[in-house]
Amino acid sequence: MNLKELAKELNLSISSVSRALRDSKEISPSTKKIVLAKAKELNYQANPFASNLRKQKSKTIAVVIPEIANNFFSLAINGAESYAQKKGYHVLIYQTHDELQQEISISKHLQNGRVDGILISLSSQTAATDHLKEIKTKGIPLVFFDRVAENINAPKITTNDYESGFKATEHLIENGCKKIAFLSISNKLSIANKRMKGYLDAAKKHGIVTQKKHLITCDTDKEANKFLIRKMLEQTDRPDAIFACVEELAVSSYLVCQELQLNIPNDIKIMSFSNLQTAAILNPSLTTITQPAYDIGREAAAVLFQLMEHKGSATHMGDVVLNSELIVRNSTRMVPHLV
Amino acid sequence: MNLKELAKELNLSISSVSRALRDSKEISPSTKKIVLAKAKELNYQANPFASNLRKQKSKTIAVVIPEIANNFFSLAINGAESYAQKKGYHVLIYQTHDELQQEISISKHLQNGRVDGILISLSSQTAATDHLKEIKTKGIPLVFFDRVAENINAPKITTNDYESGFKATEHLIENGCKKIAFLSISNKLSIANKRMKGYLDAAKKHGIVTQKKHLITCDTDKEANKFLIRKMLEQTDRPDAIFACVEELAVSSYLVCQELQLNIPNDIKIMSFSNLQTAAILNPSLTTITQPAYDIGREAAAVLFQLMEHKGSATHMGDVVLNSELIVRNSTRMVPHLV
DNA sequence: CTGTTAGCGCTTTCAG
DNA sequence: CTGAAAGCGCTAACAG
Repeated sequence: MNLKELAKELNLSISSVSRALRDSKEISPSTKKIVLAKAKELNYQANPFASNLRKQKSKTIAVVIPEIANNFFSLAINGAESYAQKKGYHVLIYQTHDELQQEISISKHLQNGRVDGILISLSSQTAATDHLKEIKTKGIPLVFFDRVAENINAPKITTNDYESGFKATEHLIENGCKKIAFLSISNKLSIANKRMKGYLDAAKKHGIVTQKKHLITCDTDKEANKFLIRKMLEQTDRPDAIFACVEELAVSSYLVCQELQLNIPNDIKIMSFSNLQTAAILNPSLTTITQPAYDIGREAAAVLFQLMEHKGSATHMGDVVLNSELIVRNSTRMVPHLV
Repeated sequence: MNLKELAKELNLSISSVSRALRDSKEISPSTKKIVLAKAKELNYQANPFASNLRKQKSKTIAVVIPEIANNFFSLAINGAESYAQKKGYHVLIYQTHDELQQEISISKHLQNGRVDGILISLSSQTAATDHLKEIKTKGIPLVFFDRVAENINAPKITTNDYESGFKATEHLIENGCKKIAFLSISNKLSIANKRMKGYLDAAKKHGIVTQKKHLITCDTDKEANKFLIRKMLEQTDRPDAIFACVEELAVSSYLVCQELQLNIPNDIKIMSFSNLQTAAILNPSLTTITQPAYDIGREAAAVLFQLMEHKGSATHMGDVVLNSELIVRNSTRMVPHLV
């Protein structure tokens, strides 16, 4: 069932039918009604590729993320998808699995007009960003969220990573911690570096000396990470707290602590950036910094749509920084307060 | 940059260039090499819509799920996306938010050829399935996973829900539970009903009388669910165990138990279908039935690709049933054993 | 208000 | 082995 057949059924020209369906004001209300009725009756659906081809628009955006099975990213996609769906847009998902090569390959494949815009959160390996510049050069609207490329002039939706890292570290210090280890996911990602900077500055402010050996840069191999964490915890002057840059590293830390029969939070405290509200609920001793993941995804989509609508105009879209929450829990109460 | 310009650069006809790029055997190796080189040099990328239009294929699949920010579904999508990406396919994501109307609307929108195949897990409201039959009628390959429509003749990828429900209930009984409540998500979904059947049969086998008031059908409103659970737990003969059909209901149960100051697992045990391995790790007293979510997604994609490849052939694709794991944890050890 | 027509960029007969 | 040409289904400029 295509326009031609539909037009024949209606004894109208193809273009009139097309216009009627697109609710053009050049068409009389009466014929519009007839056309719409017939279209519904025959269950007509426009071929999206024909119209995409003709209009050079796809009503589709891509979301490129390291991993979908991750509480932060799945919440962010939820926000972005919900927003896009409301706008009548389609959402393509691509996972890089934290591999730069995948990210590059996906970036290349998205340059052919398949999507009208791209939402991206970088892989932890990403240092060079030529593939992202290419996208910008091609004029495809691009918005970063969370794991952003600082050297690229595109909107970035992030949370207050430095401040959160600072406050979280202070929280640990105020609770008596003197030797706080920091687990990073990458020395390339700005979020990781900002969080670490916050940690370092808070330590310095409180006259605490941070030791090199308590500063670990992990990667995506969970076993390797656990090995590094275990090695650190087995030393004689082990840290009295671990501050994990991302949830997954907190989990690895928990596992190692269990293995080593360390009591949490008596022997050692664990603080983490985490969206794992469920786990936090199940284990009230878990204090977390929780990012507004859904809002980040939603906001990123909103900014992307602005960009797509104003494409060509010189308007510079501003960056957006949302606030994380430091959620302090204990067995009896839960005290959320803004960082 | 399109074929026409590329052809001009090469002093070749459009069709020859097209053929060369598609590695047709009608083209001499030498010209192929030249064409490929030039294409790479000029960074040529075929317009996907033009070729989709021409070939009536999109190299795209849709994944329709209730909610992306859900441990089970995000893992399943991971499996499906990874498989599709390896096959060079694109993945569109649609969330129904457990609303039938959304599911219907999405189903309609997917009938226009935008995708070559659909992977779907039903909303908890879905009873009537005309919208899904329509998809089948249109000849679009369709595969169900987890939340399947039993009355539709399409491949279904599920886990052994009845057996898991049975074994899990037996496990509770063997651990001394005598009044086990069951929380369902829907009386429409076959997974929920099968799990409940397993629960009922296990109770019967062990001579345990299941009370109506301990059998709650919840919905998607978390607060309403908590209200129902609280009401049940406040009664004098409260259950000594809760068997939650899905993770989210287990979380709600935990929260209510916390409010009521009930000790888990001494006052009451909680058993749940859950993929929240992290939570389980953090709280070792949590015993779960864990579905192989990644594998389900992957397998669903694999079956869908078979269907798409053999489209038109009469081959009937079989259903696949994977096994869940009953993971019993306590503070010192973790004993996984197959259900 | 409606119809005719020229493509969007690609693939694929059909001719050479 | 290569080229010319038709057309996938739609939209939009142009003509009435």
